[in-house]
Amino acid sequence: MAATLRDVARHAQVSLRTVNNVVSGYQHVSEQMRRKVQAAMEELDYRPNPVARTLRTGRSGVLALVVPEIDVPYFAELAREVINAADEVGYRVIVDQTGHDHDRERQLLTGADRSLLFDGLLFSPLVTPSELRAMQDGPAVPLVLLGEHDFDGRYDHVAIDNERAAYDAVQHLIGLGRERIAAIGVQPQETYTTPQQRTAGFRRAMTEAGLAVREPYLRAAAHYRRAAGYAAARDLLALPQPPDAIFCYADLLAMGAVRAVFDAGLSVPDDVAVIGIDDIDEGRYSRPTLSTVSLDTPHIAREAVKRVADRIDEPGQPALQITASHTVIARESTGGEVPIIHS
Amino acid sequence: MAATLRDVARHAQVSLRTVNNVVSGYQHVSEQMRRKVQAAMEELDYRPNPVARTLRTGRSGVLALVVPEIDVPYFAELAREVINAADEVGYRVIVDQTGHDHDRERQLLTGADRSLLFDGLLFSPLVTPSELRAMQDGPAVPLVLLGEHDFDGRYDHVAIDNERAAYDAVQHLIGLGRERIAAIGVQPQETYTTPQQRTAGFRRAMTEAGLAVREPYLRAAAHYRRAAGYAAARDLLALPQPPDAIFCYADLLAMGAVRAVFDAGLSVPDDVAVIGIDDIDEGRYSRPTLSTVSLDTPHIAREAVKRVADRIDEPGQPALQITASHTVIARESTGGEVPIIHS
DNA sequence: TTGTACGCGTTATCAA
DNA sequence: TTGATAACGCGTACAA
Repeated sequence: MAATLRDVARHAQVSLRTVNNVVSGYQHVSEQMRRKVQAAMEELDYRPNPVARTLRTGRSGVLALVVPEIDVPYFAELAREVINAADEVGYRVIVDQTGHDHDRERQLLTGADRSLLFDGLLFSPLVTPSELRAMQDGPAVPLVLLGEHDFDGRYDHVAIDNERAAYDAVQHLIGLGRERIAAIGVQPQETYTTPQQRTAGFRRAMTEAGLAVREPYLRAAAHYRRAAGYAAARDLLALPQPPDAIFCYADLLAMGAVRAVFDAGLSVPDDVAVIGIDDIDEGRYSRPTLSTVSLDTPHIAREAVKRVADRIDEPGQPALQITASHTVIARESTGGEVPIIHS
Repeated sequence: MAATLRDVARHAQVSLRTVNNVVSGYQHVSEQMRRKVQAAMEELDYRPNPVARTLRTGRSGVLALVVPEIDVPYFAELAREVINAADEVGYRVIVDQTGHDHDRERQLLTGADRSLLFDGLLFSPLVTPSELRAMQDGPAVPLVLLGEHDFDGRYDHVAIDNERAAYDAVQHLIGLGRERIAAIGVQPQETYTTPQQRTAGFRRAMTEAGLAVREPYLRAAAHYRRAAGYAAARDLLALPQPPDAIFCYADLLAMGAVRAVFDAGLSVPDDVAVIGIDDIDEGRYSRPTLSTVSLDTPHIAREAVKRVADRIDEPGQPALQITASHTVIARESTGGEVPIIHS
């Protein structure tokens, strides 16, 4: 069915090598040859077989982006930016979803799953640091971690300063005069570093302001989706002394929390101010619009892609820790200015 | 670096064939041999090379899902379901994003882009029917269309009845007593079939109810994102006689439209009722919660995956047109019951 | 039951 | 500048 190099060579009455020279844009080919070969390729509708090429060269030109859940808006937006960034440097991206499956994550990292092929891995993990640390052989392919930060410097990563981001968010709430501040998204297990860092930032901001951190105000979330934010906020509001502000570790949690406040007959931000992290598009149109910590995801994506690409070309490089900037954006959910929505 | 079949054979002092028999789970291998080989594989940390395997067998076990924009929630939710459905039948999924690029779409369909490899294609297209129809050679790999419907039956597709879905949505608005009903998402060009079908359903519902379709009420949308919905609704509300209901061709448009109504100092649903299509999670938590037409995306995903898988195994089959069911869900944005949000 | 040899479609080496 | 040929790693027909 599909024409091969050999077919073209036969058809054009030249050697296989010559055809390949034309395909690969080799310099020293006579104009006459080139034309003859191109005519044959045209006629046979020749397309290089990427699998054979990959087998031979060991390069596929594909990066894998691995996220827990692709339908969580932040990950979807990240995927969009990664695809764009990769496109700029000549890579294609395949997106994979682990579904919070630690085994699946480990498989990808160790290369145990080689059903898919890629030259490098962009990994937004749930996997525990301890598991990553236990991977003494190192990852099977060049690896860049997204989001997670504190892996004793063994792997490349690009992330924001999570402790600082949380600190800044909480300070914004404190600046509003709020004192009973709760947090949603805390992870009691030590398996996740990002939530821990955010909790640390939360505690520091509270302590520095001389405010008490009440343990019942620290709520876990089974996952970072609206339903979990809703449930946690509902529980918070049912406390004898409900909070007057909630810091959510993800915008999606915040969206659920806002709805829960409303369903309890209260107002955001008058009764309860809410702030999240991620700056997803949804928060720019919701009622109220959502205050948040913005991450400059395009920048993160570009840095991460550049980093794997570099490492693919030069494997020996020492691990790099890239910290992306963040900005607190005050919108209606903390009584900020009504933003101008551009059409 | 990575061990090959041959390495394992040498190490275990057996033939290559025997190793392969063990790897592929062949029945007739003596227990002794198997153990010896497995020990060698363990020791050398052998992993089959999927590229070589694919080159040899012509099968990669990978399906490609192609969507215009992965960070549009409906596509992200679709991707999630497709990945899950594919997993159940032993396929992996790569997600690709065309970014509204018709050339890119054509490349994928015709196989001009063979930089990525997959056994089958799930395609949620923007490509014009005429372009698809012009593809006389047929697609390069088994293909299932998602969403688009009216392609003279040459290709498999699975979609809802778009005309009927629109009809049902508009009838719901009419049942509320609304009479000045607008639509957002109309595509004036004839390049997209889905919007056209929805417009047809809109017109039929209006006509059957004896209501006038006012042309200024039919608004285009450059893309199906919040910003476009916001802009279109803002323009509608600026008309001398603004609508009292808006039917949006996508939930995301509706989210933008709702915000525009609010920013105009009006209320949803009291002044303007709003309904969308897609039933994305966002609409279950927004204020107001969003009335919509729900699509049973998991079912669509399963059917589509099953269809490509079938066609991969048996290429000759006639094209199948699968119509998925839809349901109008009345929520707050059309004055429906306040839904119970389950935690 | 196990071993040998060839081919999948490229790219790369070595001569000519 | 071009031609012949080996190799990438695996799967399988055929033989033993």
